[in-house]
Amino acid sequence: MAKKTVASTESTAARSGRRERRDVRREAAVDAAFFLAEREGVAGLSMRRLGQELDVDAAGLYRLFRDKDELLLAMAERTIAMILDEMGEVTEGEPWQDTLRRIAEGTWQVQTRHPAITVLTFARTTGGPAEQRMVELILSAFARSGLAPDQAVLHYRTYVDTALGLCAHSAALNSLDPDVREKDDTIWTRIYARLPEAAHPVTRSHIDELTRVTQKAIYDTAVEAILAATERAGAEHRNASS
Amino acid sequence: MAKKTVASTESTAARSGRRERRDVRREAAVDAAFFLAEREGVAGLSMRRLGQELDVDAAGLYRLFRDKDELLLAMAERTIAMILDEMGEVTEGEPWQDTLRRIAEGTWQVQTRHPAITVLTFARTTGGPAEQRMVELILSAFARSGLAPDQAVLHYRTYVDTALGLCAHSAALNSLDPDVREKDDTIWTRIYARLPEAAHPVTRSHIDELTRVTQKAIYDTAVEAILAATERAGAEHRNASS
DNA sequence: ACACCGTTGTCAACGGTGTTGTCATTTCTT
DNA sequence: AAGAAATGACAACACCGTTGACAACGGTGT
Repeated sequence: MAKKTVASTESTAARSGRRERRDVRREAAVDAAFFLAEREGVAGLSMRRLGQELDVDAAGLYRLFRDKDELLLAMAERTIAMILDEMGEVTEGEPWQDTLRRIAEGTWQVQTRHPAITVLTFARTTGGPAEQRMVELILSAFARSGLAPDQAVLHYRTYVDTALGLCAHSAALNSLDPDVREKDDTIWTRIYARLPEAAHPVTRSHIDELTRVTQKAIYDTAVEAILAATERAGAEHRNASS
Repeated sequence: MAKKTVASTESTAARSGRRERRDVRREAAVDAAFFLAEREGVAGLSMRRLGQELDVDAAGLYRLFRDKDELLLAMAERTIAMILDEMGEVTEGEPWQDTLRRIAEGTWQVQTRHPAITVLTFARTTGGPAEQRMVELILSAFARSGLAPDQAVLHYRTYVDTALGLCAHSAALNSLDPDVREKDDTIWTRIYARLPEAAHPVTRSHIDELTRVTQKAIYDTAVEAILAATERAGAEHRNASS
Protein backbone atom coordinates (compact mmCIF):
# COMPACT_ATOMS: atom_id res chain seq x y z
CA MET A 1 0.00 0.00 0.00
CA ALA A 2 2.63 2.48 -0.80
CA LYS A 3 1.37 5.72 -2.02
CA LYS A 4 0.22 6.16 -5.55
CA THR A 5 -1.96 4.41 -8.05
CA VAL A 6 -4.87 2.22 -6.93
CA ALA A 7 -8.25 3.59 -7.70
CA SER A 8 -10.75 3.76 -4.90
CA THR A 9 -8.53 4.31 -1.87
CA GLU A 10 -6.60 7.00 -3.63
CA SER A 11 -8.28 10.04 -2.28
CA THR A 12 -8.21 8.85 1.30
CA ALA A 13 -4.62 7.69 0.94
CA ALA A 14 -3.62 11.00 -0.54
CA ARG A 15 -5.43 12.83 2.15
CA SER A 16 -3.86 10.75 4.89
CA GLY A 17 -0.48 11.35 3.28
CA ARG A 18 -1.02 15.05 3.54
CA ARG A 19 -2.26 14.66 7.06
CA GLU A 20 0.88 12.80 7.93
CA ARG A 21 3.06 15.52 6.50
CA ARG A 22 1.02 18.12 8.29
CA ASP A 23 1.57 16.23 11.52
CA VAL A 24 5.30 16.10 10.87
CA ARG A 25 5.36 19.84 10.43
CA ARG A 26 3.30 20.25 13.59
CA GLU A 27 5.79 18.17 15.51
CA ALA A 28 8.66 20.23 14.12
CA ALA A 29 6.87 23.40 15.17
CA VAL A 30 6.36 22.03 18.68
CA ASP A 31 10.05 21.11 18.79
CA ALA A 32 11.05 24.63 17.88
CA ALA A 33 8.54 26.05 20.34
CA PHE A 34 10.11 24.06 23.17
CA PHE A 35 13.55 25.24 22.14
CA LEU A 36 12.36 28.81 21.95
CA ALA A 37 10.51 28.75 25.25
CA GLU A 38 13.52 27.24 26.99
CA ARG A 39 15.86 29.85 25.54
CA GLU A 40 13.76 33.01 25.67
CA GLY A 41 11.37 32.33 28.53
CA VAL A 42 7.62 32.64 28.70
CA ALA A 43 7.47 36.11 27.15
CA GLY A 44 9.73 35.10 24.27
CA LEU A 45 7.41 32.40 22.98
CA SER A 46 5.46 34.34 20.40
CA MET A 47 4.07 33.29 17.05
CA ARG A 48 6.29 35.73 15.19
CA ARG A 49 9.47 34.53 16.85
CA LEU A 50 8.46 30.94 16.36
CA GLY A 51 7.97 31.62 12.67
CA GLN A 52 11.35 33.30 12.60
CA GLU A 53 12.87 30.24 14.27
CA LEU A 54 11.39 28.01 11.56
CA ASP A 55 12.15 30.43 8.70
CA VAL A 56 8.44 30.68 8.01
CA ASP A 57 6.08 33.62 8.07
CA ALA A 58 4.19 33.70 11.36
CA ALA A 59 0.85 33.65 9.56
CA GLY A 60 1.69 30.26 8.13
CA LEU A 61 1.63 28.76 11.60
CA TYR A 62 -2.12 29.26 11.64
CA ARG A 63 -2.39 26.54 9.02
CA LEU A 64 -0.88 24.17 11.61
CA PHE A 65 -2.65 25.40 14.72
CA ARG A 66 -6.01 27.12 14.92
CA ASP A 67 -4.55 29.60 17.41
CA LYS A 68 -1.78 29.90 19.96
CA ASP A 69 -3.84 28.03 22.49
CA GLU A 70 -3.81 24.93 20.31
CA LEU A 71 -0.03 25.16 20.10
CA LEU A 72 0.18 25.39 23.87
CA LEU A 73 -2.04 22.35 24.27
CA ALA A 74 0.17 20.41 21.88
CA MET A 75 3.14 21.39 24.00
CA ALA A 76 1.30 20.33 27.15
CA GLU A 77 0.51 16.96 25.60
CA ARG A 78 4.15 16.42 24.75
CA THR A 79 5.15 17.42 28.27
CA ILE A 80 2.99 14.62 29.63
CA ALA A 81 4.54 12.22 27.14
CA MET A 82 7.98 13.25 28.42
CA ILE A 83 6.94 12.44 31.98
CA LEU A 84 5.65 9.02 30.93
CA ASP A 85 8.92 8.45 29.11
CA GLU A 86 10.98 9.53 32.07
CA MET A 87 9.34 7.25 34.61
CA GLY A 88 9.48 4.00 32.66
CA GLU A 89 7.13 1.07 33.15
CA VAL A 90 5.11 0.07 36.18
CA THR A 91 6.44 -3.29 37.27
CA GLU A 92 3.96 -5.92 38.41
CA GLY A 93 3.34 -5.70 42.13
CA GLU A 94 4.98 -2.34 42.64
CA PRO A 95 3.47 -0.62 45.70
CA TRP A 96 1.09 2.11 44.62
CA GLN A 97 2.99 4.62 46.74
CA ASP A 98 6.17 4.04 44.76
CA THR A 99 4.36 4.45 41.46
CA LEU A 100 3.05 7.81 42.61
CA ARG A 101 6.47 8.81 43.92
CA ARG A 102 8.05 8.06 40.56
CA ILE A 103 5.39 10.01 38.71
CA ALA A 104 5.85 12.95 41.04
CA GLU A 105 9.61 12.82 40.54
CA GLY A 106 9.28 12.68 36.75
CA THR A 107 6.85 15.59 36.79
CA TRP A 108 9.29 17.63 38.81
CA GLN A 109 12.18 16.85 36.49
CA VAL A 110 10.26 17.83 33.37
CA GLN A 111 8.95 20.97 35.05
CA THR A 112 12.49 22.01 35.93
CA ARG A 113 13.60 21.54 32.33
CA HIS A 114 10.61 23.42 30.86
CA PRO A 115 9.34 26.02 33.31
CA ALA A 116 7.80 28.28 30.68
CA ILE A 117 5.51 25.56 29.32
CA THR A 118 4.60 24.52 32.84
CA VAL A 119 3.48 28.04 33.69
CA LEU A 120 1.47 28.38 30.50
CA THR A 121 -0.35 25.04 30.66
CA PHE A 122 -0.52 23.80 34.26
CA ALA A 123 -4.25 24.41 34.54
CA ARG A 124 -5.25 23.04 31.14
CA THR A 125 -6.70 19.71 30.05
CA THR A 126 -5.49 18.37 26.72
CA GLY A 127 -7.68 15.28 26.38
CA GLY A 128 -4.91 13.75 24.27
CA PRO A 129 -3.62 10.17 24.33
CA ALA A 130 -0.68 10.90 26.66
CA GLU A 131 -2.99 12.58 29.15
CA GLN A 132 -5.41 9.66 28.89
CA ARG A 133 -2.62 7.21 29.68
CA MET A 134 -1.46 9.35 32.58
CA VAL A 135 -4.95 9.58 34.06
CA GLU A 136 -5.41 5.83 33.87
CA LEU A 137 -1.97 5.27 35.38
CA ILE A 138 -2.41 7.54 38.39
CA LEU A 139 -6.03 6.67 38.98
CA SER A 140 -5.32 2.93 39.00
CA ALA A 141 -2.57 3.54 41.56
CA PHE A 142 -5.12 5.18 43.84
CA ALA A 143 -7.60 2.40 43.14
CA ARG A 144 -4.92 -0.09 44.27
CA SER A 145 -4.75 1.76 47.58
CA GLY A 146 -8.06 0.15 48.51
CA LEU A 147 -10.17 3.30 48.72
CA ALA A 148 -13.81 3.52 47.72
CA PRO A 149 -14.26 5.21 44.31
CA ASP A 150 -15.27 8.63 45.62
CA GLN A 151 -12.38 8.75 48.09
CA ALA A 152 -9.97 7.40 45.49
CA VAL A 153 -10.96 10.17 43.09
CA LEU A 154 -10.77 12.84 45.80
CA HIS A 155 -7.24 11.83 46.72
CA TYR A 156 -6.27 11.37 43.09
CA ARG A 157 -7.28 14.94 42.31
CA THR A 158 -5.64 16.24 45.46
CA TYR A 159 -2.40 14.54 44.44
CA VAL A 160 -2.50 15.77 40.86
CA ASP A 161 -3.60 19.34 41.53
CA THR A 162 -1.14 19.77 44.38
CA ALA A 163 1.73 18.49 42.27
CA LEU A 164 0.74 20.71 39.36
CA GLY A 165 0.22 23.71 41.61
CA LEU A 166 3.60 23.37 43.28
CA CYS A 167 5.35 22.72 39.97
CA ALA A 168 3.70 25.80 38.52
CA HIS A 169 4.71 27.81 41.57
CA SER A 170 8.34 26.79 41.21
CA ALA A 171 8.24 27.23 37.44
CA ALA A 172 6.76 30.70 37.80
CA LEU A 173 9.59 31.67 40.13
CA ASN A 174 12.18 30.26 37.75
CA SER A 175 10.79 32.03 34.71
CA LEU A 176 10.43 35.58 35.99
CA ASP A 177 12.41 38.24 34.18
CA PRO A 178 15.91 38.13 35.67
CA ASP A 179 15.72 41.57 37.24
CA VAL A 180 12.30 40.96 38.82
CA ARG A 181 13.51 37.57 40.00
CA GLU A 182 16.48 39.21 41.66
CA LYS A 183 14.21 41.76 43.29
CA ASP A 184 11.88 39.08 44.68
CA ASP A 185 14.74 36.84 45.79
CA THR A 186 16.54 39.45 47.79
CA ILE A 187 13.42 40.53 49.67
CA TRP A 188 14.17 37.91 52.32
CA THR A 189 17.58 39.36 53.00
CA ARG A 190 16.69 42.99 52.28
CA ILE A 191 13.40 43.18 54.17
CA TYR A 192 12.67 40.19 56.35
CA ALA A 193 16.19 39.90 57.76
CA ARG A 194 15.97 43.50 59.00
CA LEU A 195 12.51 43.46 60.58
CA PRO A 196 12.31 44.81 64.13
CA GLU A 197 12.37 41.88 66.52
CA ALA A 198 9.65 43.39 68.67
CA ALA A 199 6.91 43.13 66.05
CA HIS A 200 8.16 40.05 64.19
CA PRO A 201 10.03 37.84 66.66
CA VAL A 202 9.27 34.48 65.05
CA THR A 203 10.21 35.63 61.57
CA ARG A 204 13.52 36.94 62.86
CA SER A 205 14.36 33.80 64.83
CA HIS A 206 13.68 31.61 61.76
CA ILE A 207 15.34 33.79 59.16
CA ASP A 208 18.26 31.47 58.45
CA GLU A 209 16.04 28.46 57.87
CA LEU A 210 13.69 30.57 55.74
CA THR A 211 16.43 31.46 53.28
CA ARG A 212 17.73 27.89 53.10
CA VAL A 213 14.64 25.79 52.34
CA THR A 214 14.42 24.60 48.71
CA GLN A 215 11.43 24.24 46.42
CA LYS A 216 12.20 20.57 45.89
CA ALA A 217 12.11 19.81 49.61
CA ILE A 218 8.75 21.53 49.83
CA TYR A 219 7.44 19.52 46.88
CA ASP A 220 8.59 16.21 48.35
CA THR A 221 7.08 17.06 51.73
CA ALA A 222 3.72 17.85 50.15
CA VAL A 223 3.69 14.66 48.09
CA GLU A 224 4.52 12.53 51.12
CA ALA A 225 1.84 14.29 53.16
CA ILE A 226 -0.80 13.39 50.57
CA LEU A 227 0.38 9.80 50.28
CA ALA A 228 0.19 9.49 54.06
CA ALA A 229 -3.31 10.96 54.06
CA THR A 230 -4.33 8.44 51.41
CA GLU A 231 -2.94 5.58 53.48
CA ARG A 232 -4.84 6.77 56.54
CA ALA A 233 -8.09 7.07 54.58
CA GLY A 234 -7.54 3.56 53.22
CA ALA A 235 -6.96 2.15 56.70
CA GLU A 236 -10.15 3.77 58.01
CA HIS A 237 -12.07 2.41 55.06
CA ARG A 238 -10.84 -1.12 55.69
CA ASN A 239 -11.64 -0.86 59.41
CA ALA A 240 -15.13 0.37 58.69
CA SER A 241 -15.91 -2.41 56.25
CA SER A 242 -14.56 -5.27 58.41
CA MET B 1 19.45 67.71 54.40
CA ALA B 2 16.12 68.45 52.87
CA LYS B 3 16.58 69.53 49.32
CA LYS B 4 17.16 73.11 48.41
CA THR B 5 15.20 75.52 50.48
CA VAL B 6 16.14 76.27 54.05
CA ALA B 7 12.82 76.27 55.87
CA SER B 8 13.01 72.70 57.05
CA THR B 9 9.57 71.88 58.45
CA GLU B 10 7.75 73.51 55.61
CA SER B 11 9.23 71.45 52.85
CA THR B 12 8.82 68.16 54.68
CA ALA B 13 5.23 69.00 55.54
CA ALA B 14 4.53 69.91 51.96
CA ARG B 15 6.26 66.82 50.76
CA SER B 16 4.37 64.56 53.12
CA GLY B 17 1.17 66.26 52.02
CA ARG B 18 1.96 65.46 48.43
CA ARG B 19 2.99 61.94 49.32
CA GLU B 20 -0.31 61.46 51.06
CA ARG B 21 -2.26 62.68 48.09
CA ARG B 22 -0.18 60.48 45.84
CA ASP B 23 -0.93 57.50 48.06
CA VAL B 24 -4.63 58.32 47.95
CA ARG B 25 -4.54 58.29 44.18
CA ARG B 26 -2.60 55.05 44.22
CA GLU B 27 -5.24 53.48 46.42
CA ALA B 28 -7.96 54.70 44.09
CA ALA B 29 -6.12 53.21 41.14
CA VAL B 30 -5.79 49.87 42.93
CA ASP B 31 -9.51 50.01 43.69
CA ALA B 32 -10.33 50.51 40.05
CA ALA B 33 -7.87 47.80 39.04
CA PHE B 34 -9.65 45.29 41.27
CA PHE B 35 -12.99 46.29 39.84
CA LEU B 36 -11.65 46.02 36.32
CA ALA B 37 -9.94 42.67 36.86
CA GLU B 38 -13.07 41.24 38.41
CA ARG B 39 -15.24 42.45 35.53
CA GLU B 40 -12.99 41.85 32.52
CA GLY B 41 -10.76 39.02 33.62
CA VAL B 42 -7.01 38.67 33.54
CA ALA B 43 -6.66 39.79 29.92
CA GLY B 44 -8.86 42.84 30.49
CA LEU B 45 -6.61 44.37 33.12
CA SER B 46 -4.48 46.64 30.96
CA MET B 47 -3.01 50.03 31.68
CA ARG B 48 -5.04 51.64 28.93
CA ARG B 49 -8.33 50.25 30.16
CA LEU B 50 -7.45 51.16 33.72
CA GLY B 51 -6.81 54.72 32.61
CA GLN B 52 -10.13 54.70 30.80
CA GLU B 53 -11.81 53.44 33.98
CA LEU B 54 -10.33 56.37 35.92
CA ASP B 55 -10.92 58.94 33.16
CA VAL B 56 -7.20 59.49 32.94
CA ASP B 57 -4.76 58.97 30.15
CA ALA B 58 -2.95 55.68 30.56
CA ALA B 59 0.42 57.40 30.54
CA GLY B 60 -0.50 59.21 33.73
CA LEU B 61 -0.58 55.93 35.60
CA TYR B 62 3.19 55.72 35.25
CA ARG B 63 3.41 58.64 37.63
CA LEU B 64 1.78 56.40 40.26
CA PHE B 65 3.49 53.09 39.47
CA ARG B 66 6.90 52.56 37.94
CA ASP B 67 5.43 49.86 35.73
CA LYS B 68 2.58 47.37 35.60
CA ASP B 69 4.46 45.00 37.85
CA GLU B 70 4.41 47.55 40.66
CA LEU B 71 0.64 47.86 40.25
CA LEU B 72 0.29 44.09 40.47
CA LEU B 73 2.39 43.97 43.63
CA ALA B 74 0.21 46.66 45.19
CA MET B 75 -2.82 44.53 44.33
CA ALA B 76 -1.15 41.47 45.83
CA GLU B 77 -0.43 43.37 49.01
CA ARG B 78 -4.04 44.43 49.29
CA THR B 79 -5.15 40.85 48.66
CA ILE B 80 -3.16 39.73 51.70
CA ALA B 81 -4.70 42.54 53.73
CA MET B 82 -8.14 41.27 52.70
CA ILE B 83 -7.30 37.80 53.96
CA LEU B 84 -6.11 39.19 57.29
CA ASP B 85 -9.29 41.19 57.49
CA GLU B 86 -11.46 38.21 56.68
CA MET B 87 -10.01 35.90 59.31
CA GLY B 88 -10.19 38.24 62.30
CA GLU B 89 -7.96 37.99 65.36
CA VAL B 90 -6.11 35.02 66.78
CA THR B 91 -7.63 34.40 70.21
CA GLU B 92 -5.30 33.47 73.03
CA GLY B 93 -4.83 29.72 73.30
CA GLU B 94 -6.37 28.88 69.95
CA PRO B 95 -4.93 25.58 68.68
CA TRP B 96 -2.40 26.25 65.94
CA GLN B 97 -4.30 23.92 63.61
CA ASP B 98 -7.41 26.07 63.83
CA THR B 99 -5.44 29.24 63.12
CA LEU B 100 -4.04 27.65 59.98
CA ARG B 101 -7.48 26.36 58.98
CA ARG B 102 -8.95 29.85 59.26
CA ILE B 103 -6.14 31.36 57.22
CA ALA B 104 -6.59 28.70 54.57
CA GLU B 105 -10.31 29.37 54.47
CA GLY B 106 -9.84 33.12 54.18
CA THR B 107 -7.31 32.67 51.41
CA TRP B 108 -9.74 30.51 49.49
CA GLN B 109 -12.57 33.01 49.88
CA VAL B 110 -10.48 35.92 48.63
CA GLN B 111 -9.12 33.83 45.78
CA THR B 112 -12.62 32.95 44.57
CA ARG B 113 -13.60 36.61 44.66
CA HIS B 114 -10.48 37.76 42.77
CA PRO B 115 -9.22 34.96 40.54
CA ALA B 116 -7.48 37.25 38.07
CA ILE B 117 -5.24 38.84 40.69
CA THR B 118 -4.52 35.44 42.18
CA VAL B 119 -3.31 34.13 38.84
CA LEU B 120 -1.16 37.19 38.22
CA THR B 121 0.53 37.36 41.62
CA PHE B 122 0.49 33.93 43.28
CA ALA B 123 4.24 33.44 42.86
CA ARG B 124 5.33 36.93 43.87
CA THR B 125 6.68 38.35 47.10
CA THR B 126 5.57 41.86 48.01
CA GLY B 127 7.66 42.47 51.11
CA GLY B 128 4.92 44.85 52.27
CA PRO B 129 3.48 45.24 55.77
CA ALA B 130 0.49 42.96 55.20
CA GLU B 131 2.74 40.20 53.93
CA GLN B 132 5.04 40.71 56.89
CA ARG B 133 2.14 40.33 59.29
CA MET B 134 0.93 37.24 57.46
CA VAL B 135 4.36 35.59 57.55
CA GLU B 136 4.68 36.24 61.27
CA LEU B 137 1.16 34.93 61.86
CA ILE B 138 1.56 31.64 59.98
CA LEU B 139 5.12 31.03 61.07
CA SER B 140 4.27 31.48 64.74
CA ALA B 141 1.44 28.97 64.33
CA PHE B 142 3.93 26.42 63.06
CA ALA B 143 6.33 27.34 65.85
CA ARG B 144 3.53 26.63 68.33
CA SER B 145 3.27 23.11 66.89
CA GLY B 146 6.48 22.25 68.73
CA LEU B 147 8.71 21.60 65.72
CA ALA B 148 12.39 22.43 65.56
CA PRO B 149 13.05 25.59 63.50
CA ASP B 150 14.14 23.85 60.30
CA GLN B 151 11.14 21.50 60.36
CA ALA B 152 8.80 24.33 61.28
CA VAL B 153 9.99 26.34 58.29
CA LEU B 154 9.80 23.36 55.96
CA HIS B 155 6.18 22.70 56.91
CA TYR B 156 5.35 26.41 56.89
CA ARG B 157 6.54 26.71 53.31
CA THR B 158 4.81 23.48 52.32
CA TYR B 159 1.57 24.83 53.74
CA VAL B 160 1.87 28.23 52.11
CA ASP B 161 3.07 27.11 48.68
CA THR B 162 0.51 24.31 48.50
CA ALA B 163 -2.32 26.67 49.39
CA LEU B 164 -1.11 29.27 46.88
CA GLY B 165 -0.57 26.65 44.19
CA LEU B 166 -4.03 25.17 44.59
CA CYS B 167 -5.66 28.60 44.75
CA ALA B 168 -3.82 29.61 41.61
CA HIS B 169 -4.90 26.39 39.93
CA SER B 170 -8.54 27.00 40.74
CA ALA B 171 -8.26 30.68 39.87
CA ALA B 172 -6.67 29.87 36.53
CA LEU B 173 -9.56 27.54 35.72
CA ASN B 174 -12.09 30.18 36.73
CA SER B 175 -10.50 32.94 34.69
CA LEU B 176 -10.07 31.23 31.34
CA ASP B 177 -11.86 32.80 28.39
CA PRO B 178 -15.40 31.46 28.55
CA ASP B 179 -15.18 29.48 25.32
CA VAL B 180 -11.85 27.86 26.26
CA ARG B 181 -13.22 27.15 29.70
CA GLU B 182 -16.21 25.43 28.16
CA LYS B 183 -13.91 23.40 25.91
CA ASP B 184 -11.76 22.25 28.83
CA ASP B 185 -14.73 21.54 31.06
CA THR B 186 -16.54 19.30 28.63
CA ILE B 187 -13.45 17.21 27.91
CA TRP B 188 -14.41 14.91 30.75
CA THR B 189 -17.79 14.17 29.25
CA ARG B 190 -16.73 14.44 25.61
CA ILE B 191 -13.52 12.41 25.78
CA TYR B 192 -13.01 10.57 29.01
CA ALA B 193 -16.58 9.32 29.33
CA ARG B 194 -16.27 7.68 25.90
CA LEU B 195 -12.90 5.97 26.27
CA PRO B 196 -12.79 2.27 25.34
CA GLU B 197 -13.08 0.24 28.51
CA ALA B 198 -10.37 -2.17 27.38
CA ALA B 199 -7.55 0.36 27.45
CA HIS B 200 -8.85 2.60 30.25
CA PRO B 201 -10.89 0.50 32.66
CA VAL B 202 -10.21 2.46 35.83
CA THR B 203 -10.95 5.82 34.25
CA ARG B 204 -14.26 4.51 32.97
CA SER B 205 -15.30 2.97 36.27
CA HIS B 206 -14.58 6.25 38.12
CA ILE B 207 -16.04 8.64 35.57
CA ASP B 208 -19.01 9.72 37.68
CA GLU B 209 -16.88 10.56 40.68
CA LEU B 210 -14.38 12.35 38.45
CA THR B 211 -16.96 14.79 37.16
CA ARG B 212 -18.38 15.43 40.62
CA VAL B 213 -15.35 16.33 42.74
CA THR B 214 -15.01 20.04 43.51
CA GLN B 215 -11.95 22.26 43.74
CA LYS B 216 -12.86 23.24 47.29
CA ALA B 217 -12.95 19.63 48.48
CA ILE B 218 -9.52 19.09 46.94
CA TYR B 219 -8.17 22.19 48.65
CA ASP B 220 -9.53 21.17 52.05
CA THR B 221 -8.13 17.67 51.68
CA ALA B 222 -4.67 19.00 50.84
CA VAL B 223 -4.67 21.43 53.77
CA GLU B 224 -5.72 18.71 56.20
CA ALA B 225 -3.06 16.39 54.81
CA ILE B 226 -0.36 18.93 55.51
CA LEU B 227 -1.66 19.69 59.00
CA ALA B 228 -1.64 15.97 59.75
CA ALA B 229 1.91 15.66 58.44
CA THR B 230 2.94 18.55 60.68
CA GLU B 231 1.35 16.88 63.69
CA ARG B 232 3.17 13.64 62.96
CA ALA B 233 6.50 15.42 62.57
CA GLY B 234 5.90 17.21 65.88
CA ALA B 235 5.11 13.96 67.65
CA GLU B 236 8.27 12.35 66.32
CA HIS B 237 10.30 15.35 67.43
CA ARG B 238 8.92 15.18 70.95
CA ASN B 239 9.54 11.44 71.16
CA ALA B 240 13.12 11.87 69.98
CA SER B 241 13.92 14.58 72.52
CA SER B 242 12.42 12.82 75.55
C1' DA C 1 1.83 90.13 42.69
C1' DC C 2 5.15 87.80 40.35
C1' DA C 3 8.18 84.41 38.96
C1' DC C 4 9.35 79.75 39.86
C1' DC C 5 9.28 74.86 40.00
C1' DG C 6 7.42 70.44 40.93
C1' DT C 7 3.34 67.87 39.92
C1' DT C 8 -0.17 66.43 36.83
C1' DG C 9 -2.63 65.53 32.33
C1' DT C 10 -2.51 64.88 27.16
C1' DC C 11 -0.84 63.43 22.85
C1' DA C 12 1.96 60.85 19.74
C1' DA C 13 4.96 57.40 18.96
C1' DC C 14 7.86 52.94 19.19
C1' DG C 15 8.13 48.22 19.09
C1' DG C 16 5.80 44.35 20.26
C1' DT C 17 1.60 40.93 20.41
C1' DG C 18 -2.34 37.50 18.28
C1' DT C 19 -4.92 37.12 14.33
C1' DT C 20 -7.16 37.61 9.62
C1' DG C 21 -7.52 38.26 4.77
C1' DT C 22 -5.78 38.38 0.23
C1' DC C 23 -3.16 36.89 -3.50
C1' DA C 24 0.48 34.37 -5.89
C1' DT C 25 3.04 30.22 -6.04
C1' DT C 26 4.03 25.66 -5.50
C1' DT C 27 2.67 20.75 -5.20
C1' DC C 28 -0.01 16.93 -5.93
C1' DT C 29 -4.01 14.28 -7.99
C1' DT C 30 -6.68 13.05 -11.86
C1' DA D 1 -1.67 18.80 -19.19
C1' DA D 2 -5.50 20.64 -16.23
C1' DG D 3 -7.45 21.53 -12.00
C1' DA D 4 -7.59 21.50 -7.06
C1' DA D 5 -5.41 21.71 -2.75
C1' DA D 6 -1.83 23.23 0.12
C1' DT D 7 1.65 26.60 1.15
C1' DG D 8 4.00 30.99 1.45
C1' DA D 9 4.46 36.09 1.63
C1' DC D 10 2.74 40.54 2.69
C1' DA D 11 -0.14 43.95 4.69
C1' DA D 12 -3.40 45.15 7.91
C1' DC D 13 -6.28 45.47 12.37
C1' DA D 14 -6.73 46.08 17.10
C1' DC D 15 -4.64 45.69 20.91
C1' DC D 16 -0.55 45.85 24.49
C1' DG D 17 3.41 48.21 27.85
C1' DT D 18 6.20 52.03 27.88
C1' DT D 19 8.57 56.51 26.83
C1' DG D 20 9.26 61.23 25.63
C1' DA D 21 7.84 65.86 24.79
C1' DC D 22 4.88 69.51 25.88
C1' DA D 23 1.03 72.32 28.01
C1' DA D 24 -1.55 73.46 32.20
C1' DC D 25 -2.00 73.78 37.09
C1' DG D 26 -0.88 74.75 42.00
C1' DG D 27 1.56 75.96 45.92
C1' DT D 28 6.17 78.53 47.51
C1' DG D 29 9.65 82.12 48.11
C1' DT D 30 10.75 86.71 47.22
